[in-house]
Amino acid sequence: MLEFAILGLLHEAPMHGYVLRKRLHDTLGMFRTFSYGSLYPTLKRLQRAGLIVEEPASNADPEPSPRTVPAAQRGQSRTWGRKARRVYKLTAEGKERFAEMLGDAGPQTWDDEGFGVHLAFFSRTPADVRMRILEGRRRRVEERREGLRAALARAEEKIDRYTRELHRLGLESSEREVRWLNELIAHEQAEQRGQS
Amino acid sequence: MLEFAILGLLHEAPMHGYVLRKRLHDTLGMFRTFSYGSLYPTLKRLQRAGLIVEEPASNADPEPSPRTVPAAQRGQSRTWGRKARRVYKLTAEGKERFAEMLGDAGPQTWDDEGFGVHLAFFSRTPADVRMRILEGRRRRVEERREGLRAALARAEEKIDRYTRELHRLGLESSEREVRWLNELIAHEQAEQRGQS
DNA sequence: TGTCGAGTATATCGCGCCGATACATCGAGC
DNA sequence: GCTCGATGTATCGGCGCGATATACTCGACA
Repeated sequence: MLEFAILGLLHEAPMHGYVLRKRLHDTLGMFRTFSYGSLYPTLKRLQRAGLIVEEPASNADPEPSPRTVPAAQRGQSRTWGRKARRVYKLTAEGKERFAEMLGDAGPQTWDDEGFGVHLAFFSRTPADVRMRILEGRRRRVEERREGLRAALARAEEKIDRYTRELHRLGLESSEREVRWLNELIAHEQAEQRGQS
Repeated sequence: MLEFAILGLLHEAPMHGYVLRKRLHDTLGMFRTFSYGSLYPTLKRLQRAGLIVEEPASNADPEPSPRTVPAAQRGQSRTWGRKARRVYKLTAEGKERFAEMLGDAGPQTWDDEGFGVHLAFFSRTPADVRMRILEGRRRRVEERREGLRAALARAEEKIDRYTRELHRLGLESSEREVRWLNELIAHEQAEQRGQS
């Protein structure tokens, strides 16, 4: 999942870990937040796999405060102030890999961890795959909803008050999400009719 | 988290992994589901730590289909049909440990993974701790809500349609959870006033 | 009669991700 | 002059997951 997100974001522009994490944070809308403890190791893994490469220095960085560039004190480690940034960019293999992943509509794209991430890259996802993901997610949430309905129905009196409250919140939120999904699906269908 | 849940459930009665997982599944109301891949290793860990012990055989199991008990074909492995069950029960240390954990109200009790589990054992949680957890959770969800509000407010036009939808769903669900938490908190306060 | 699938039951492996922690620098406010 | 918060990268231990293997029972359907 993190791999997918990183590849997707690097598609826009080369970035270093810190910014990547920021962008992750606000595009994913708190549906999922990745920590540095996974980000940096993953970046290394992707580099080893040849999906991304570290950009060579690139002085003339307009980003940081435009003064005080104490001139690199070490060979190629581009530390112009702060600690050495590692800016990564996609390779051809990386782009290819992301394209492959965009075509996937398996179970991992429906569940809580994966769905939000995939939705964040939906405008680059093929329309038919979008549909399959949306429908898979709906099926999943409907199952959850039915499970909770059943739990609330049976032994209405018996269960612990707090557990019942938990179930209630879960049920409401499943119902809400199903409605939300239905709207999205309807919109997709309308768009497809419009384009055919 | 799994450790906490296991200890809590074993408080009711000795159980083996399979049942434990079932109980986990429906008391947690799909807020969190643990897989066997974590359950069995955790059980072993808890056993090594001396928090639980394996119950010795206990023939006269009334549970399984009451016929065809082919008489143990191996020393002490109680396989009376199905595969050998391992029934675990709490030790004194295990009970103590669970009591300690019930007193905790740290960050892990507020976040998505932990909150549901702790709520499931709320009736055994001291009232003041309950309050601190509920308030911590509220603070957490409010932050999330504000973050999403801000994201939706700025650049209303600029952001990707799907990302915006994601934010909208997240915002709605945070708002609803805050309301839900407020009700729970109000109820707690009323109860405390009633008992003082 | 046969077998086939679903439910019961335990176990292991690799690996993704997290929280804690460490280290290092810069700019702003006090 | 000092500390605090943001910027920035990195590692470690450990939790939990999905996939997979193994093995037995029972009812269904052919």
